Amino acid sequence: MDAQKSAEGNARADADAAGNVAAAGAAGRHRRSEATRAAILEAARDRFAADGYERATIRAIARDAGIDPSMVMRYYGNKEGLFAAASEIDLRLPDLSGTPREEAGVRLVRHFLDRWEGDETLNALLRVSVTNAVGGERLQAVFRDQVAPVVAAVCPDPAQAPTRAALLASQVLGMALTRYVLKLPPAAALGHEEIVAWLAPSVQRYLTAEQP
Amino acid sequence: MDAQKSAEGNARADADAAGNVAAAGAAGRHRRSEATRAAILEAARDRFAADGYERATIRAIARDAGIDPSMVMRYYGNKEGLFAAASEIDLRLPDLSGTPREEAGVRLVRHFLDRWEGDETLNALLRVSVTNAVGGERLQAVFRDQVAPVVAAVCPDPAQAPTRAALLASQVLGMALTRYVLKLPPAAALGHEEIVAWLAPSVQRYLTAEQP
DNA sequence: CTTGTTGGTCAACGCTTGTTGGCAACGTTA
DNA sequence: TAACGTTGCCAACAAGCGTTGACCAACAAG
Repeated sequence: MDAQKSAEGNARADADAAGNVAAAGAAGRHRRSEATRAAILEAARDRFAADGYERATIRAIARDAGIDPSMVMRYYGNKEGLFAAASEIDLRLPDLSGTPREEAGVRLVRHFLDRWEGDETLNALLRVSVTNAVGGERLQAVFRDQVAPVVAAVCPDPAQAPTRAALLASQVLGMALTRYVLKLPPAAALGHEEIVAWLAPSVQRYLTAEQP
Repeated sequence: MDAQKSAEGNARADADAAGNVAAAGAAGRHRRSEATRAAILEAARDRFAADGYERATIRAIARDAGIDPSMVMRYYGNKEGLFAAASEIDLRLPDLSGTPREEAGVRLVRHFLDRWEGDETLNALLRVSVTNAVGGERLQAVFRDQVAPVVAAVCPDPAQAPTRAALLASQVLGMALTRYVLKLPPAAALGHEEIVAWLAPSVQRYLTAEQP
């Protein structure tokens, strides 16, 4: 019974994340709950991003969403299911195969900055990943499935893509950590283009330089 | 009463951290508890490093140390006091003023690597800092009080030291995050000297390059 | 031998957490 | 109108948490 309920919750959440907008009108049934589901997801992302996994309680998330905690359970099964639904991410990385190889660093750093500040999901995933195994695996999957392929297109030997993607991760996640999570004052004070100017050459080297 | 007890616990812990070895023999009283205190601190560091602040429970730490949870309270006042005692850190950064400026990057990256793998305290502080405010402030203080002064000695304009130290932090903490916390396979597989070869040029530039 | 201090255990407290099941209101369908 | 699935709230559960205070054994001081 538990598994069934949980599975149903996840399945619906997955459908939402996949951009299932038509479903509301397509099926002849009442789908009035879509707004509630979205409110829960948004509140969950904010809380996970601000507090991490353990301190982001279902009660607090429900309060933010303006509904009862039991609704969260009905829609997402359990806390892990909620996090799984709230942390689905598409980095929307640009295709770099059509642009000059030397611009890869600048474009990627700028893209990561924009992405990070326009979507609480990334912060949530980063904060949670540090203390929660499921989050860690998901973040790992992001770099394996989304970042590494893009890196493979610009680096000398595609076989080195995972390693170079990890080096990219170390610098990009490190800046996200110091700036958005730890909020070191000097890191938080930097402007976008300052960060790009400092970090891009490093990233560029991690992607395209010959093995040192 | 709480404050008094807590203060006492911290005071003793501080004395320990300052390397108070002579006290055991100097004072004529029995200081049989020093071993227990040390066992608690070691267990606490391991647990904080492995689980983060919330999931590292006092009960689990006490179990690891082989004593009763209430002992932790008596010696360190409360959980925050325990963490404060367990996360005191001296990076023991080398003095770079006597060495060639171009070696700063290599020496610092190598030093951070050695330090991180030889002491669970650093991992504990990093993991905790992501979800705990006190931890975050302490990590911030480390870079302000220990890293920035060393950076000031090698960078062109000492006024830029905080910013350059933050850039250094973004790369060094980023590597620690991907390698020791998230354990991205490609990052965990790198050898010491490989990491030095990749990261040192970046760090070197953050420290000594003209503003980009 | 008594007395006081120290190192330590034990059982319990109040609180918060994730999670569950019952029940009421509403809109749809027949 | 009657039946029904959906949406939602409420009250409660068991478990785990940090924390507390009473109590006990060992040992040094008088």
